[in-house]
Amino acid sequence: MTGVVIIGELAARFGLQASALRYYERRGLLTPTSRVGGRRCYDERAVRRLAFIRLGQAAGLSLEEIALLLDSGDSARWRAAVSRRVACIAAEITQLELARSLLERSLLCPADHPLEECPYVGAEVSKLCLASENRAVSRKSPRSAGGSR
Amino acid sequence: MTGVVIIGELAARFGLQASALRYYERRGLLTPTSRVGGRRCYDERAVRRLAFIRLGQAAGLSLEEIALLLDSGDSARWRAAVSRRVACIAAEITQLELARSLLERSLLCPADHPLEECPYVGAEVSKLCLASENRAVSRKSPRSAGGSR
DNA sequence: GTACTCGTTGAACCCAGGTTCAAGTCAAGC
DNA sequence: GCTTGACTTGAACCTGGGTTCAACGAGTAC
Repeated sequence: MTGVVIIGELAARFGLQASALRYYERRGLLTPTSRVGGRRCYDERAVRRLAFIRLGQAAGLSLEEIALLLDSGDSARWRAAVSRRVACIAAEITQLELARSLLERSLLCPADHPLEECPYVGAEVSKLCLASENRAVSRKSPRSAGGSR
Repeated sequence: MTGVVIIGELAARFGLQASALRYYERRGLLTPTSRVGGRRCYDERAVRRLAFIRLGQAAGLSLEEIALLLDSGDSARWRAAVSRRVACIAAEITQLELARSLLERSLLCPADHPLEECPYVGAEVSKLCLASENRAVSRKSPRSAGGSR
């Protein structure tokens, strides 16, 4: 059996520094099971808890949200947090795919200077500028969004 | 014609605070075209530059990398940065999809406590724990990774 | 018994991308 | 001439997720 483990070893197992585990403890996520001569000892349950924390981090949850999943008896609360994150992930993926296509096109363009010479990037920049002008116009006269020119 | 624009207006157009533009200036990304009575004025070229900065940020580039794209005559250098980012985006998307499936499954599970009661989450946690034990073992005896038990 | 490694603590520091603050300046409207 | 609102500056502060530091303690190897 694996038994009980000390801070440096547990940290190393998960590719962390011991200081990170102390930080989790400060944040209330991972309390040592016991102390031996003042040193933190962690049992198997604590190891699983840490694995769960790492899983949550990999899923993009904040330590605060992970704490909610770990300790809140309030299922509705963590479910809300997780649902938010799922929605957020969908948006992030869309955004990343857009970003990737922009970056790949700028790589394909033989120009030295993407802003001034790449037509695709230039077009996207122009789009953004136009949108910004509309914001400027509607800021000055909230009704009747007729453009200048 | 849109003409020249002052800091607060330019910031508002792009949904930023004026302080953000001053920050970009400190970082060498966006210098005002001129000053009138000490105040920063930006012309159309500067506006396009800002639009490009926002585009770069949306693509997940750091301000430092964006500066490279804006001003480096060294095409190889910015291409390297952009390629790194493209590779990174692919990895991020994969990771996000994994995360999404984990989170969705934990939502489907009727349990109050994901770590202890959701079988799918429990299985992932066990996987991670096993992997961590192997790291622990190979740390103690670099050769011959025979597990305990 | 002492050298060495790993642990302990609280406090301070790191990064990016800004924001906030205090004190002062400038132009317009009344 | 005075108020008002948007601007100017440098310096300090913020968030999240930790790391680093100094000074000290505990257990083991020789």
